[in-house]
Amino acid sequence: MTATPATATPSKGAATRELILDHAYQMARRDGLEGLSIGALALAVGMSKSGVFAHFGSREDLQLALLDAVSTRFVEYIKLPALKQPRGLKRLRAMVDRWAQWGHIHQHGCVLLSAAVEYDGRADGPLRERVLKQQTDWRNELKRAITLCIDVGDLKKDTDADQLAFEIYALMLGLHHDAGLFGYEEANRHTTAAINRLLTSYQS
Amino acid sequence: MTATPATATPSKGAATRELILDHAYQMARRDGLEGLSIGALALAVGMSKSGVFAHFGSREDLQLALLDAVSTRFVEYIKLPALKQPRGLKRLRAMVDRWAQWGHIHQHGCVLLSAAVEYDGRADGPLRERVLKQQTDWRNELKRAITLCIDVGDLKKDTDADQLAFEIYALMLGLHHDAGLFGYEEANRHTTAAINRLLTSYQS
DNA sequence: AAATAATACGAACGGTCGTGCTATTTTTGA
DNA sequence: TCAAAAATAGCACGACCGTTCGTATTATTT
Repeated sequence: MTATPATATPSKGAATRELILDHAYQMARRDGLEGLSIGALALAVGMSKSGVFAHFGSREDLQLALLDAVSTRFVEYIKLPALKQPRGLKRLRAMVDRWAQWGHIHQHGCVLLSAAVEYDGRADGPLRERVLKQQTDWRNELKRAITLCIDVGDLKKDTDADQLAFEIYALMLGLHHDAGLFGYEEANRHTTAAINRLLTSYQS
Repeated sequence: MTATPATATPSKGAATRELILDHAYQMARRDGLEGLSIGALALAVGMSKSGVFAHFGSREDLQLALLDAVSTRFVEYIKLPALKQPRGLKRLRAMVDRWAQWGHIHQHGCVLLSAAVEYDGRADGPLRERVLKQQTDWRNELKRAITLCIDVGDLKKDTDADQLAFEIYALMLGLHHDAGLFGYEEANRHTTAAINRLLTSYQS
């Protein structure tokens, strides 16, 4: 789940740690980070509760590790293909397209969005802080892609990157919401239409 | 929490039931519907666990009751003022304005949105069904207000009510998301700007 | 092959969970 | 005022929670 140096042979421990995180990801998609329990996770992985526990030291550290692992995957899933596109609108659209796919491929909810909702109103703590950082970082990625569009001349000079990033993000939230409740097909149609209208309106 | 006939004196039981639901609402705002526990709730209300339990018969029924109570409040909070506006754009804007306030007044998360995320990827069950119904109903309310705009002539004849309803809803999700993580002020600025641009673009 | 470290297990702890039961208290209607 | 009814408390249960600890097993290094 996390990226490991390809040079060194991953130790046994690191391998099972990834295995555990893989199963944890499956579970957290359905029950959220707060619904993740070590006992159920151990059962799914096929090892003892204490064995799983020993890999992380605490439930909270397990949740943080999972959060990081998913975030890394998420960013790579979207950024790598996007970077192959020329900077500007093409790249931004690639990002949005992959982003829209992410929730679909990893059907039944995105852990990162669930986490954002789970901790957005919570008291300060390591988990909320981590979520906040991830969301901030990702928003900045989005803004950077938008700024490039402006620099390249694909979007109007007076485009408000913050505002556009917010709107794109909101549409992704809408996609996730509707896909989870009403079905992906219609949700994706609406989202695509909205994105098109949005980008066109900012086009130079 | 729920509306009670003002004529009949509410029985003691009904009164404490509301009291319980009030406290349950406060708790669910922070921990979600799945984080709601009868023990903690009883402690907050100041009565015994079994005393609280007896009012609902099961945890699930408590969750359903809370869901209904919040939904009723939500719809009333928004619809009643909106209905005082003339049908058309004024009414639609009133709805959106109040909607944006809802998450702010009831700071730290909206139970209905949390529930939507909690159950959008879950297996079928009474809770998911209830959430689905509520979300469907509310979306229809929104569509109806949009359709009235078209009929009255405030919006273009070829306006896609489904599409516009989706986009407005998405912006409200964005508002909730950003307000919870980054602060209400900026989130509301972005939302208002987006709504204005959106409605203007559909205006006839 | 021996020594050492890493890894996993099993049992147990104190708590909390939701949920039944049975009393006891409180409210209600005649 | 008194009995019926409703509401609440008390207690116990089995299950699961995260966590700790000692021990056995397996990898890795010397």
